[in-house]
Amino acid sequence: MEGAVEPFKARRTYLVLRDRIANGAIAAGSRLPGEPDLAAEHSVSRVTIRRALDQLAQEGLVERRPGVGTFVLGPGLIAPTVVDFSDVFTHLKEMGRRTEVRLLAFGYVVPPAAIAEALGLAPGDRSQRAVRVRQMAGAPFSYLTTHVPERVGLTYSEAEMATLPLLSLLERSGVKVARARQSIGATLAGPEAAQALQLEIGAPLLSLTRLVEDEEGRPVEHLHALYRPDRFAFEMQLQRTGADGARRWSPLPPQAAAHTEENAAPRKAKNRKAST
Amino acid sequence: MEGAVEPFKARRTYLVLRDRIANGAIAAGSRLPGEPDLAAEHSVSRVTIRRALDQLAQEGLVERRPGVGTFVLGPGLIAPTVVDFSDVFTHLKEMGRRTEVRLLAFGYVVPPAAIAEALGLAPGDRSQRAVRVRQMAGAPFSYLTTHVPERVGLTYSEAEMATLPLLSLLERSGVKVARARQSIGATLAGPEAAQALQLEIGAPLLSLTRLVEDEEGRPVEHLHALYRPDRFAFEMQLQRTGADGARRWSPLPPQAAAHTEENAAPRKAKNRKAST
DNA sequence: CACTATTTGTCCGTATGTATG
DNA sequence: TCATACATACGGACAAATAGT
Repeated sequence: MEGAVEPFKARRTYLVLRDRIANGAIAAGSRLPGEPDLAAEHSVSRVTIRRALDQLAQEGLVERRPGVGTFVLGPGLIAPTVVDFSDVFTHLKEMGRRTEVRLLAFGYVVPPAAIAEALGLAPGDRSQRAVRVRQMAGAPFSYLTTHVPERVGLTYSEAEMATLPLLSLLERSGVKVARARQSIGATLAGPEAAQALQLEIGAPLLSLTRLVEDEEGRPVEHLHALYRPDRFAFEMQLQRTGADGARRWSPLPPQAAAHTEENAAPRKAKNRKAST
Repeated sequence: MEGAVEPFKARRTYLVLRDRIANGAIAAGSRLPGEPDLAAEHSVSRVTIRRALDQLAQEGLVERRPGVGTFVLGPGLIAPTVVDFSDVFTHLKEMGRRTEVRLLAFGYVVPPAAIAEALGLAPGDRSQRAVRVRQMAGAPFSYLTTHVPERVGLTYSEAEMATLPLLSLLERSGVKVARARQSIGATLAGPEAAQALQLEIGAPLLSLTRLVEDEEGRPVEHLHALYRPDRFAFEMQLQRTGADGARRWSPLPPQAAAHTEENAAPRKAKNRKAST
């Protein structure tokens, strides 16, 4: 009548430690407390702590030296690709050049109600649906689902979809892209996204929903994107403009997309601007 | 020698259904297939399907009517508080007025290495650390951890911290807030954040890290924020500016923070601008 | 007003994974 | 490593609620 088992403790402990390492709360290079201490701190048995540490070691976040201790190797792989909100189009073109795309699905379907409404389609109208995965050096980081009204989608081919950024295709087709409205949130990975992004189900993901309109306010593209937060993040720089009365901040063109494969620590603005 | 038990099936199934509802793939108001059908579809026993549906029902996403079926109530509650990136300061003041704050922790500490470096502190220097929870109508939606260099932090009191936005306090203390650099990502809830935000451990969270600097480029505030994605999202409106050569997009002042408690469907730009 | 088919709700026994000491 | 306690998942059986005939 004693052992009240509470499952998921190994996973829970793993998540906490992983987060502390990612945040830098546990400095890179430092030695973790001993297993008994960690066990006490997290109210967990030593076996459970070991499972958590094993998982961290397997992912290369810590190194276990028998008889010595467990050492943090660093937030290491956390090298988010930067996104520049003040120059989205240029950014997208760069992305197109520096990353590879895999086209997972392509076809014309009757979209779910919410998307149909967003695109301004009548019930039963079809849209072109494409599912793509973007990867960089073979490592996938985004899972993209796009819906385009059928009349617009028919102006380019499936093969082009697999290589060129969608915005470029739309422009080439004569669509005057004018506005976009987007919302950023977070979710857990479902089975499809998890497989495509090489993650476990239940892993955290950044989610982006964007609705693009042309000059006349007609929706031309609905995008639902899921990003691996360890490989992609949204970064932006804000600057106070105007006098005290206005108190406005406006985004500043930050440095271009940088793929620092080593450190996410705020680097002192290199201001490497590539566009006009 | 038969039942190869695969754990976490209930959670997996729950995630799939939850995602389909959120995406609108299962229309709001519609009736789900019967439990045996769902069980077959997901290769899961009926008991497991029930657990998944129970969880959905508990979160108010579906309604279970005995003898009739299970009905989707809709993506319903996904009513994110809007954030306006082009006028952050005004937005923050509004937040201060419309939301309540709980101060969970307050004190002077030696910050973790990463934060110390970001703030430009020498090793051993202390900072003022505050942990706050923002809630709206009693429902918590953000978990904020701020670090301020000691010299700056001493210019206001703990009581003021519990009521006023930090940026206001800094300004009042004579700090010329000029720039900020922020990064948006996603994580899973650890024990502290989970408790504060009334979530289960492992729930998905939006994360924001912001470093605020004054006119001379000295860091004055380091913010680490965690948001419940079902109650808070970042929204922004982008507009194409300039001719084809430049191809620049710039954020547009969108409508002020709206707490639409019903629908997240893109409403046709009301353009209710409050500031200059 | 029964009668029936369908659906959710409850319970059991068993096999296996998870956490503990 | 091992024995023990608990949790998860399974298949099956039966009860209760509902809607239609």
